[in-house]
Amino acid sequence: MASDASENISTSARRPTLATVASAAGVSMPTVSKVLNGRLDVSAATRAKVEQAIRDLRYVPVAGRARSEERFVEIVFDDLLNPYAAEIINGAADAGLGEGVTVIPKRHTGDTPREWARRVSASGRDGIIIVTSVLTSEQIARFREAGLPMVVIDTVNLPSAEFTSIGSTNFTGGVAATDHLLKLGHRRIGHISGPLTLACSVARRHGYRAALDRAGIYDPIEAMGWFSYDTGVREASTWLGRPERPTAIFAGSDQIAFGVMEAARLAGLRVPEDLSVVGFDDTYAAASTSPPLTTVHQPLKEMGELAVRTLMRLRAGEPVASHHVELATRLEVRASTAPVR
Amino acid sequence: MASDASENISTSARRPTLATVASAAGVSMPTVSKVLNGRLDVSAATRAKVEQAIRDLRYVPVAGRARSEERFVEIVFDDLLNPYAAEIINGAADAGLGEGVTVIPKRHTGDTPREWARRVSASGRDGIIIVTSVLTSEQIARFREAGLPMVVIDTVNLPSAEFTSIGSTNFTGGVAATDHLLKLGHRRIGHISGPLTLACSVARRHGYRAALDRAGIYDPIEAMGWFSYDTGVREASTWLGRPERPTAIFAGSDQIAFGVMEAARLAGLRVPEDLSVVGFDDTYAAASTSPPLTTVHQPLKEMGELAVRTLMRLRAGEPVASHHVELATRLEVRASTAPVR
DNA sequence: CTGAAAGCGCTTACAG
DNA sequence: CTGAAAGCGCTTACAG
Repeated sequence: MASDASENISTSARRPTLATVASAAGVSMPTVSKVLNGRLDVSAATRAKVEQAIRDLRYVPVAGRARSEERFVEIVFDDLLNPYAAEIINGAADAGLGEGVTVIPKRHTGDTPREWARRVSASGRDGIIIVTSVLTSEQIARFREAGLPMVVIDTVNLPSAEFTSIGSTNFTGGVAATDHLLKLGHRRIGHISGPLTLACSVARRHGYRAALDRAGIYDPIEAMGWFSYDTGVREASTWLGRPERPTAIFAGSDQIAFGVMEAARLAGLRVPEDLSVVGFDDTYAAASTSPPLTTVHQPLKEMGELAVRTLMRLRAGEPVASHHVELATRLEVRASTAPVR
Repeated sequence: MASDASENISTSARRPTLATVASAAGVSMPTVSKVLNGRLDVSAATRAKVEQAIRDLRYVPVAGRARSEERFVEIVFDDLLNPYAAEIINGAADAGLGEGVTVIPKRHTGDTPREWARRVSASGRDGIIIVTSVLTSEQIARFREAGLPMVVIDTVNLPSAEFTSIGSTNFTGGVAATDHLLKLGHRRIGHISGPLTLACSVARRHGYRAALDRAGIYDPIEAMGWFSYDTGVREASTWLGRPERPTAIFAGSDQIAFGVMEAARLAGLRVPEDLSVVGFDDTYAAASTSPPLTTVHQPLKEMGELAVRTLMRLRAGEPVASHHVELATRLEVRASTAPVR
């Protein structure tokens, strides 16, 4: 057993190096290096000795080329549990696989702009993707100073020319959702937005208004709140108690739509027989509600993919066609909408 | 402008090194190194020159200590879009922040066991967390050979003494779900399991049976399928068409429970007035259904946290108390259950 | 504050 | 197959 000697070494304060492993295994440093890198010109017996020493010493290579060739991209969310996050991470990780880039999701930790830029840059990241975060112009300047390529995935704000961003077609999505309800014969269609401080809420609301206008309906029924279940329950409940209640509601997000469905249940109304409901997002849960939710699909996975590709292009100094790209939303028709009665 | 000289250099084939940056900025290598590492003993003017050169050359440090101190843990899922994944990643990333470890989520790519072990080990990871994957004993042997610390998060299989794993209390959860329904006065309680090839399904089913037994009910109503919405719709629909239908259903997962709620709607039954429904998992969507779902909470976030901490302990050569730990499930009572009528 | 010199951990030809 | 020698990219004292 080599355990006696190796324990001596492993209990010493310093972490083991290639040299430590080499001497423990009774071979030269180049030989250990070859084993580590999967080279084939090492005999089986030697390889076994080296692997044993690596295990005994718990050796982990530290700054070799093997590691250094790897590229890292950090992708920052305000909230990793947001149902968006999973889909965006999925797309980014997929694209990363193709581009040879390792994607690291992080939650924004509340550093100051300078700390943040310094930390990310000092950790040797090849770029950073920021998701729907409130990005100050100071922060952007800091990343620029640090020479750090950056792409913003923003489904919320208006695009800025200061940085490269990826969004989705909110206005068009609002039109599509409302047109769908109009085509089903609905005339009293309510809309519950998310916060109107967010450009995406404004765009969706104006999509709704544009569709109504074209149909000759000039009295929109509008409410507003957070992108939350509770907002949907509260605002829809107000409407559903009235005699002239809407026969359909277009919600500014899936979470709001789920709340609207609950308000219908509490009011003793059935979806879609008594009330049609449309959401916005098409996150994982939308297909599994009862009834399954008709909603505007946001291509979150594709946005994650595009962000990684664009970032690698920026990093390589290649030009990007536009500082902002919007991917198309698409209406996903399920069972929560039906012809008006 | 330094652009002329720097362009010459940046268009050369080799990536820039510290030396390139130093000569472009007209300073020594140690000075560039100091700037890179955020040292304070550099004048503002010099720092600016160096930062400019770094930007011009798109210099990225490659194998310095700054990077090499960072520890990486890979966390592997069969499917990153699984609603589990977001919660586990969240917990792992949190614990990583505390332990100074960077967590990298990956989808299992279908490498052979040897390729997989070699790739992960060659990329200098400090350990690997595997989530509910089908882990062959060969794979375990490969990781062990590579000296790679490993922890398995497994809510599905029986624990093995061959490796360190983290699970949750499935049997107890099944008992709690069923007891809750019994306390509400239900006697005809159906149970729809996931695949009985998975130990977790068996444990939940036996929890259900144990609770019924204790209540003196010896004719369980049981069905089985995938952990899917469609399974819930299909199996519940069969039961709900019968005169002696169950008044409550305990589903083996939230997805199945969502399907059960849909089956109730299709049969013209109300939840919870005509049918109580309990799920298992308590993933993000469970609180947002209509009505909100009573379900057995699995501590997925905590499992992710514990996995990272345990992994770092293994890596440091510290002993772990047990090769398997189960975290407690807990019944989350919402509005999908009510007293029997 | 700045940089010449020594050093660290690892890899790459290449001779045997 | 194996390893002495040279080299790479970066950092760390430390003298000025």
